[in-house]
Amino acid sequence: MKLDPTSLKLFVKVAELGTITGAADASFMATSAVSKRLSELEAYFNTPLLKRNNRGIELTPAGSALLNLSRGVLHNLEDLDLQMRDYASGQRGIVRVFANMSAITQYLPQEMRAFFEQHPDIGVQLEEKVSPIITREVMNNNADIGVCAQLHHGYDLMEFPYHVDDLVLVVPQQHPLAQRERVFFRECLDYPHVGLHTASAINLEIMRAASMANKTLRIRIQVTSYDALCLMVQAGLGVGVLPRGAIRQYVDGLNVNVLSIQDEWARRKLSIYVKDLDRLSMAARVLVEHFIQAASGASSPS
Amino acid sequence: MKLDPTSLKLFVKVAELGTITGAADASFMATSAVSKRLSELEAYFNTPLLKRNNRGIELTPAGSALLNLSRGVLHNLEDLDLQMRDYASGQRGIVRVFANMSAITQYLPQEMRAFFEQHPDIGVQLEEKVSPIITREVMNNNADIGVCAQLHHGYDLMEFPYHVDDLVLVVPQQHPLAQRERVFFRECLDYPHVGLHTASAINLEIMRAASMANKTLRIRIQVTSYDALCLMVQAGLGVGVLPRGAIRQYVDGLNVNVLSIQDEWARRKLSIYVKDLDRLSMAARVLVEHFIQAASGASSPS
DNA sequence: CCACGCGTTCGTCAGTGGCGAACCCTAACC
DNA sequence: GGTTAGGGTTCGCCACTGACGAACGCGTGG
Repeated sequence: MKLDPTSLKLFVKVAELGTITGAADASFMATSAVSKRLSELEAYFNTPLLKRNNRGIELTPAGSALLNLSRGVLHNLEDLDLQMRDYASGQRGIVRVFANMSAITQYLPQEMRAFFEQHPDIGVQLEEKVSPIITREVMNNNADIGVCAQLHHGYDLMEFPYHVDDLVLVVPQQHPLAQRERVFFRECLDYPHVGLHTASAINLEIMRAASMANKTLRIRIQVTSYDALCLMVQAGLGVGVLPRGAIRQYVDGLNVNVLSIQDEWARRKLSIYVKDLDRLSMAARVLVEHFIQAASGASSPS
Repeated sequence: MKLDPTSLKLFVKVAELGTITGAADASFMATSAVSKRLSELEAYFNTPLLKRNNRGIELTPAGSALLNLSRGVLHNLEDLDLQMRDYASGQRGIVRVFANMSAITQYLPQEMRAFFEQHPDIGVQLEEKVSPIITREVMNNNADIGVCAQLHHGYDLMEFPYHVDDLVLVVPQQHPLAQRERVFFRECLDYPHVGLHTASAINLEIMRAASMANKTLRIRIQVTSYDALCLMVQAGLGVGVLPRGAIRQYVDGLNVNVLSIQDEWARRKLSIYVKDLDRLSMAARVLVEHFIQAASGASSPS
């Protein structure tokens, strides 16, 4: 027996109604068939999902977990169904751009403005994501263009150079390292850190660097944005690693210091990723060319 | 026939390998069985997914879409499987907090710092999401605590008051409205807007207000964060609506003006949402109580 | 023209999934 | 204490499904 949506659907229905008989009625099935399905689910997971009693059922903790996960899966399947239905009448008039925060805070506003001046009829839907997710989503056709840190992603994507984007250390002003201008990353590992999104490229980079230094990276709190991280650092919750250009906006008004990280991996570059230029819509292709042009025209960040 | 993961899995395998025979071999199945499954998928969706030729197959546009959607669904199922496997040995030592950007930029850093001073052993995973998604994810047990705009969400959640969070209009300094201190929202609708995430509470609010004013809301670009929006406004791409307190950090260093919005709906409040206090872990409950205490102790934002 | 590699259709058969019947258990009511 | 009601489980049965191998069709390359 394998996992199947019908069993999950029945399980959700049972959980919602509180009885196998009610779920059977609602699904126009015999109680015995539903009961059997649930037993098979429990056998599959090798864990009880329900507590049965003469008033119906209660979920076990594992059952509660399965309920939530099942809803996600079933929602996804419904989405798939819906999108495949709509696909026949689908159309493409908006360019979907996924960009990391570095690109957004430093370059995209000006470049988008210039782009819209030349192409007022093109729409752009811009979402901020972390770099590994950007490359994956471009690969999976959930975004037309990705703008993020250059990284080894293992996908079959076209890559174009964008801008330079070094990583720096942000520390509270009273921190022991605060008077330094430059630091090796291994020195930072003696202090607690404020971390970024588990999947972010920076997070992966500093975890790898910590591993190489044979030291533990102590992350007290994780946040999902650069400005939130700066605020946490200012509040004294730890130090943080961020791209220099991306935080230029924030640190002027904050009580934090910014230190250069001398490790080689901290010299970062941004890239533009697309699946295949020839398969992009005209709007997307024009936007990519605009970004490339803007990047090659600016020899250093302004 | 209904949608089933095995068929989707086979479809993905066929798409990846480029031939039905190759996918059959890789799946230890007969070519005829795979071929039949794919035909049934096409019948189910009532649309061709593959172009067959004597060298194998190519995906149709619908097939490409299904490939990506299937990967998502299958990934979700694998996740479910994994989490159900890990569930038996799962443990709860970290509090998952979803918060909107307003809460993060204004209150959470100080309050988290104070919290950690009292509870150094508790971990927090903080993710920034938009308000409607926060309530949904708390409801779905994907977050323990939600901190976001008070809104009518329709879920069975416990709610506690948090802070006040008025909405304001941000305009470029040369904008016709720039010299105003106060404005009614309907006046803003004469100009293009920079929009937020489609699902964000602010976006929904201004769309509703535009509808009430019988005017069109022209959104030239949509971004997913407040600072990105400020930068787009500064770049002249339009005006934007944001929470006053949340952007205090940014606007000092930018060439933009901030105007009060006089409509009633712009007087916003933040709330704390949990599923059921009694069912939270001790760590999560302690954190909720800390937030409530911090909110009732501060009569106005500082 | 032949060989090869691709895919499709069809008949067959073991396994699946849902049914109804029979049974068990517990709580509530008289 | 006995009866009723509502819950769930197990088992035998049967129609249907899903995978197989065989036979076939098609286009390309040698």
